[in-house]
Amino acid sequence: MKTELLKFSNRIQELSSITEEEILQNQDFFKIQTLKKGDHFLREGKICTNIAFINQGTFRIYRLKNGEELNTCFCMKCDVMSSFESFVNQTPSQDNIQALEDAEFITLSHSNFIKLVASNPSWNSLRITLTDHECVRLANRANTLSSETALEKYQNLLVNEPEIIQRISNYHIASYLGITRETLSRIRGQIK
Amino acid sequence: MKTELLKFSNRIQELSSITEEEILQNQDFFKIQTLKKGDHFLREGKICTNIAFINQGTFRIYRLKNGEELNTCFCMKCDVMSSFESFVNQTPSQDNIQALEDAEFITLSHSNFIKLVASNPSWNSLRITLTDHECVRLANRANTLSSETALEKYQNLLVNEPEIIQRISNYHIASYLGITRETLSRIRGQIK
DNA sequence: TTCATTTTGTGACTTTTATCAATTTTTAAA
DNA sequence: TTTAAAAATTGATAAAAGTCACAAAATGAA
Repeated sequence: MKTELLKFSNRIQELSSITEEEILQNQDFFKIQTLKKGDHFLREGKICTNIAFINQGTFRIYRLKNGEELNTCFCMKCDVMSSFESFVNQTPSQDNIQALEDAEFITLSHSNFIKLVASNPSWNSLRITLTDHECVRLANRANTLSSETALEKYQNLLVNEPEIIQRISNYHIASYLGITRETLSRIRGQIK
Repeated sequence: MKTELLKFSNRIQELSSITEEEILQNQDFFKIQTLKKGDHFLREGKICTNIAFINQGTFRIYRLKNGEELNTCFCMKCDVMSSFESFVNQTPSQDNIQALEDAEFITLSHSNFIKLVASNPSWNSLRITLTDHECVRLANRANTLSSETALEKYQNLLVNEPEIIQRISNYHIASYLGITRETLSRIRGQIK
């Protein structure tokens, strides 16, 4: 348990001024969890009661539209993962979150998260930093989706999120880019 | 000055537990400003040093891509407006912000904003609420842009942001939806 | 009101991307 | 290693949206 906690505390320390000691002091708040490839961390309609700090593995966040799965985000090693709106407001989520590889992560419940944020300025500032990052990520995503061609979107992904290209199948990348798998395949052929 | 401050304090009170007294106590932090239609609140390359609380008027936030103006957001009466990333990180902005009508708004500088957030839990919670709202707005925008047809995007705008349809010209709405003006015009014809 | 500017609308045509239907390649489980 | 399932590729065709050119309508300043 301690090694896993310390692993994730490295990441926390990059994002905030929270110390290893502060994490170990609140050890009971954190749970280490694992999921097998294909398992779900969250299903739509459920409230996202936990936020996860990923030690190992990748996830996709997707929602259904007309029976089709649309990927909206990929989360991997070192990312902090939740269904944002559902976690923050504790309302039912429209997101599904599924492990694409066997995964290990630390969870923190919403109520314990609130306690830490309220009692500890470092956790308050982490809470703010995480949300700021999410805003910037989403603004970039919206700009990409609103104005770029399929080719541009893929080329930008290559430059800006190469880990996604490396670890995620094109099958899942296509819907993340808002294009079909066939179009993505043709674009990839055209690039080489 | 006082009436304008109280006008904007109504909105602040909807979003947070900040009281009228707290605002009047920090009166020196706030400035009332006006802009004429067509004037810019922010130009790209500049740091967004102020956040604005809009009492009157509408604005568009846009960026240039290949010489073309792309609208990313419209702000109106009661909205809290900034170039998010630039304001938060005090880095040069890619956004331009222009008044589409004569406007009146209250500004708060970044340094004073930081002071208020650090010294007052209500301002801290307002800061968090504003950012949470921005995340939700951007997530919706990204989902719309990634998966909807031009018709669906316009119909959703009608339902979800009717104030935009009412107050903003189709000229500016088109690029906000990531479609051409001609396509928007044809869609509108087809709906009636 | 008049006149110039901006915005909206329309038609003809082009380009991009989606769709449908195979087929091949890759992956992973038995 | 074999084999079934999943993912990627390819071609033919259709649909959606973009582009270009111009006309009509609306707006706003003189």
